[in-house]
Amino acid sequence: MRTNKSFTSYFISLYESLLAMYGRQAWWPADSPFEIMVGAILTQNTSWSNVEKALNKLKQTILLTPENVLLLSQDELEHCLKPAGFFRVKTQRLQFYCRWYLSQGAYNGLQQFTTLELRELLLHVHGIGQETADDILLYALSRPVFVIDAYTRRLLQRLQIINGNEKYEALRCLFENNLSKKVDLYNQFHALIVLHAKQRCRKTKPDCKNCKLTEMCFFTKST
DNA sequence: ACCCAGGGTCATA
DNA sequence: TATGACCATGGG
Repeated sequence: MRTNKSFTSYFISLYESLLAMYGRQAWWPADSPFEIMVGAILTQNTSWSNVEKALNKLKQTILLTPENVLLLSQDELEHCLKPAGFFRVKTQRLQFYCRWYLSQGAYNGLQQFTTLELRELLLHVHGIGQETADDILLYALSRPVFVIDAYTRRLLQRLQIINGNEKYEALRCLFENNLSKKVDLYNQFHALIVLHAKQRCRKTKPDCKNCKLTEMCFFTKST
C-alpha cells in the first residue's frame, strides 16, 4: 500500500471528480431504515435488480416491519426472497436479524450505542459480516462508517493505491483516517463509486473512449 | 453455455 | 491465517 502521500487530498479530488461527473446520489433507495437493513442482507453477492424483486414481493405481502417479517412462515418468507437468490440462507439471516433488532428495541433502541459498539453488536449477528454491518451503520443508522465493497477495492487497485490483498479493516481505516467523519461524505462517495463502476466499461476494452477518467475505468472483474 | 452480481459461514490445513 | 465449497436466482 502506498504510504508516502497525503491521501486526504487525493481522496477529496477523487470524490469531487466523481461528484462532478454524476452529481449527488439518492442512496440508499428505501422507504424506511428497516427496508435498508433488509436490502443490505438481501444484496449479499447479489445484483440489486434481483434484490428489488424480492423487496417488492415482501412489500406486497406485508407492511415491512421486523414484527411482520417474523409473522411469516418459513415457506412464505422463502417464497418472497426467492428472486434474490440464496433464498434459504437469506431467510434464516433475515429472521435472525429481525429477532436481534427487536430484542435491542429496534431503531430507537440502537441510538444509545456508540458507532463502535453498534458495529461489534452487528458483527455478532449470524449472517451479518463487515460489509453488511457497515451498510446498515451508514445507510440505515446514519453513522460515519465507510463501506468497502468489491467495487471500492477494485477501484483502489486500479488506481494502484493498494495491491489487492489488504484486509477489509485496513481499507476502511484508509478512508476514515483520511477523510472527515461525515455521514453525507461517506454516503455519497460510496454511492458514486458503485455508480461509476456500473455505468462504465463493463463490457468494453481497456482503451474505451467513453470513459473520461480512463484511470478509473472498470472493464473486467480482474483487471 | 458461460460469467457474474453492492458476501458470509463453515470445514480444512 | 488462508484457501475452497457452498448457498441460488436472473441478466448480459
